[in-house]
Amino acid sequence: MGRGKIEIKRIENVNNRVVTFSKRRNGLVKKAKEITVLCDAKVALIVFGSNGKMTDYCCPSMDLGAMLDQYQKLSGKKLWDAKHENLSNEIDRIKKENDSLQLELRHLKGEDIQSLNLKNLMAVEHAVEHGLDQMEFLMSKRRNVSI
Amino acid sequence: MGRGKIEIKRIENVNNRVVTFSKRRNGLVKKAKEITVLCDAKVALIVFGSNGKMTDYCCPSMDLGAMLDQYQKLSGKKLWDAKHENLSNEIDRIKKENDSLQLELRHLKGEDIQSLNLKNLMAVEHAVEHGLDQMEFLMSKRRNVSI
DNA sequence: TAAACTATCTATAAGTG
DNA sequence: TCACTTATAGATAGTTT
Repeated sequence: MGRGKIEIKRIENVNNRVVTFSKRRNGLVKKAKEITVLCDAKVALIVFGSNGKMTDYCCPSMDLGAMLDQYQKLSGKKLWDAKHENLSNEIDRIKKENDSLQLELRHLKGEDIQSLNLKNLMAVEHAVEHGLDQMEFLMSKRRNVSI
Repeated sequence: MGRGKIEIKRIENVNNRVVTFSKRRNGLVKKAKEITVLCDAKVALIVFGSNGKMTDYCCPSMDLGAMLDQYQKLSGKKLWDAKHENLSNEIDRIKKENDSLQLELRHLKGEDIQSLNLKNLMAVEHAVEHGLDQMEFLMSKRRNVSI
């Protein structure tokens, strides 16, 4: 679209490439805005130039986050859902660990022990008795020091 | 660009709007591809028509996820980072709860009790003694049943 | 309903200051 | 390097099949 036809392949001359990028990027954003208005479309556009600079456009009727949520739903592709899933799984894992710690704690305090069989009950009892010994020992040691 | 000039405002005739959408969407994607090749640019484009259908284009050199990571870095806008932060915070919270449960558990077992002051030590001892009573009671009850 | 056509408009490649 | 110009390629609005 200009004084001469060009092939669609990388423009080797850096200057031309940068100039063309700037022009075409503006054109692209303009087109994106136009289709948004003309056709009631939702458009999100992100462009990075080889200089690293970014340009973006998002239709006013929907923010980029919402667009991407929709994108994930319609395309089935995961963007952040995968990352979220990992974190959620970790939360589940820790919560379970937490629950089992809480239960063990209750057992040591003599709560909810009806569900324990004899073997487990004796193990808990043993742990507690051992703990008690440690406490008695520590307290007697402290008494001796303070005398 | 056509038989007549048009104003850039919503096309009221549904049929024209849909046809124009289809044409311009194709044009937009074509332009996106062209600038990608010509200028070494990275482009991501998502378009939703009013019919709900989606079209997307992403340059071959970078996937959409990477583009969006970069977008977040350069723009400072949060897309999923905010959600991640919430989940991460919850993980931290649960982990701390977990740690304190673990510590309490060790205390009840007579471990790490040097750090306890007398008051806390006695509280732990009391809890354990009470627990032990419960266990003894349960075991004697079970013995009576089995006789 | 949709695909092709084509006259016209728009974008832009190359040129200029 | 920039902004501006201009000739031309490309996009597309309205029409036809």
